[in-house]
Amino acid sequence: MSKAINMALINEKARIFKALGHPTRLMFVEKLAGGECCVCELVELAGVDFSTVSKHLSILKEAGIISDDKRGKKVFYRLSFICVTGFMECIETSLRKKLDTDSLMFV
Amino acid sequence: MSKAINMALINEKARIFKALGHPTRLMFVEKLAGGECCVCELVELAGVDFSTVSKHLSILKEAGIISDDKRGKKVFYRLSFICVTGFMECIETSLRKKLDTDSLMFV
DNA sequence: TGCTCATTTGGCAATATAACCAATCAACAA
DNA sequence: TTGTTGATTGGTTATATTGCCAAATGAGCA
Repeated sequence: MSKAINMALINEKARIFKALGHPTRLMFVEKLAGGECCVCELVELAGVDFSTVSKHLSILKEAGIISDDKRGKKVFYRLSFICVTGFMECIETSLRKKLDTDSLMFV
Repeated sequence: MSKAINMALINEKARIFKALGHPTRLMFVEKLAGGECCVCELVELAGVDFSTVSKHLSILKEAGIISDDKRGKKVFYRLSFICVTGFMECIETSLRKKLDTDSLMFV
């Protein structure tokens, strides 16, 4: 493997980060880390339009972070990218350390 | 700790992901993971304008991912967010698995 | 002081993203 | 078949991002 930069790989990785780089989508990922749920639940969680939720989900799916499964009239999504969980914990720990004087503490 | 969603925390996390969600910035982070370097080196690496590089760096800095250090006429940046490295390795592993039939292999 | 070099900032145009509404689709029920 | 529910797609508008150029800044040197 040469030292040359693999742009295809970089782009793919950036796409994953970009997909996670929106509060609503990140919220979905954290919710799905606790188990699959249907689109309707996520709509309620996010408090935005059905169409908006659907578009966010397709971005996460395109990036390979979640996968879907249609059962009956409902579509269920689940987390399919394990890496996220560990990273999220690490971020959370450093953020809490850094921000515990802020308004973050009355959660 | 209640189950209520901590939006401030979510937003902050999303900002980190968003900052990493651009090929050029991700390239910088990977480069800086191997040790600090000056803006001029990153300009050469990215092949874009000095001003563009500077703006990308300030986004990473705002997100708390990198920090800077002016020495003489040059400004040096270094990775200040350790979480990234482990996550990147995890992503890389799963991406390589998934994409090894693609054009990624003649790196 | 005045001059460079390395970097940042401001401004602009092109492009991308996000959210809404309306229309469509797919599965099931009546 | 027709209607209903859950979800996706298309279209539009507002906003954000990206990257360039030009101008400004700031540290060190003559």
